[in-house]
Amino acid sequence: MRLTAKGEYGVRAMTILALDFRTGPVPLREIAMRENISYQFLEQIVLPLRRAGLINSVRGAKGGYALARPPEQIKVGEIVRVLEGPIAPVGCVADGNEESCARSPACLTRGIWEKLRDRMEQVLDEITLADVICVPNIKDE
Amino acid sequence: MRLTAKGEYGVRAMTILALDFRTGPVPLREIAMRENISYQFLEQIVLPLRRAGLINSVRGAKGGYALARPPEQIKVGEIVRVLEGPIAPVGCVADGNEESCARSPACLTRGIWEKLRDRMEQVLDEITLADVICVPNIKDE
DNA sequence: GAAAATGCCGAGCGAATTTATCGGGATTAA
DNA sequence: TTAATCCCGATAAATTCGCTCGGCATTTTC
Repeated sequence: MRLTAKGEYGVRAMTILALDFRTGPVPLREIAMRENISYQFLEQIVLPLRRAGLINSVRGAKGGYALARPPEQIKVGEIVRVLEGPIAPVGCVADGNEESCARSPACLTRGIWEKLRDRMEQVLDEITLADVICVPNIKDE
Repeated sequence: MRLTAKGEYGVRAMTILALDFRTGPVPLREIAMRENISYQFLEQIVLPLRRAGLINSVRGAKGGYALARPPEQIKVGEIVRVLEGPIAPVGCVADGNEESCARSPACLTRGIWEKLRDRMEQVLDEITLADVICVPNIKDE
């Protein structure tokens, strides 16, 4: 039930971009330094985020990356979905449910995973990058 | 953010044992057939469940496995923890937090993962095997 | 116009993890 | 005694993960 490093690093990188949202594009090298992440690995993470329209890039010297929308309008769930695929504890209840199993009509356990999936999505979609950089202690409930 | 097959199969196997709770021990071969799971793989799954005290075994002919406690007293969360380790989206907020990172005091993202972890545990610990076999349509909220 | 700083991107790769399979032993009912 | 079952360590195949490499494209700076 773990995120991969890709998802974790991605959220951390996006948090940096949220912090520096007003100060122009941030070069990847700098994010890698500040978050202690391999630069080349970070390249791979940032690519799908850009393609998904969550960030914009500026090429050339003085270039870098910046959030495509203000931090209040980017949910953590969006970032995670781009980097990890649909949020779901088992494949058969994933969003684009290609692999819906033949068992599903009679499957007693399906309900568990649907419920868990819904709660996971709920949490990740109610937290925006603004929440992450703003209120460090959002205590549960 | 997926369970491994081990966790998924384990919950399914335990569901079978819950259904047959009153009819004596169920042999592994039968569970494997009914759930279409590799018998030898299932052996590996059932071993830790027994060691954790969730099920009991009866050896020899007419033997098999049975829940160690009635279905109402076994939470899905317990099964998942035995087979998948602590329920947590990232290692640094896992229960036995060996790998607490040096970043943690200043870590802006930690709150996200703690909140997500708590919700995940909440869901899985509020569903018992009795719920799973009894009310097929527990609709969320 | 050259050089430096950046982003863009496909390919590959070693290690770990996952998902089994194998081969045998121990125990018990029929 | 035989068949059914659990017990269990070892290993193998497949997949995923977490990078690394190498090179090209674009833009600013000197």
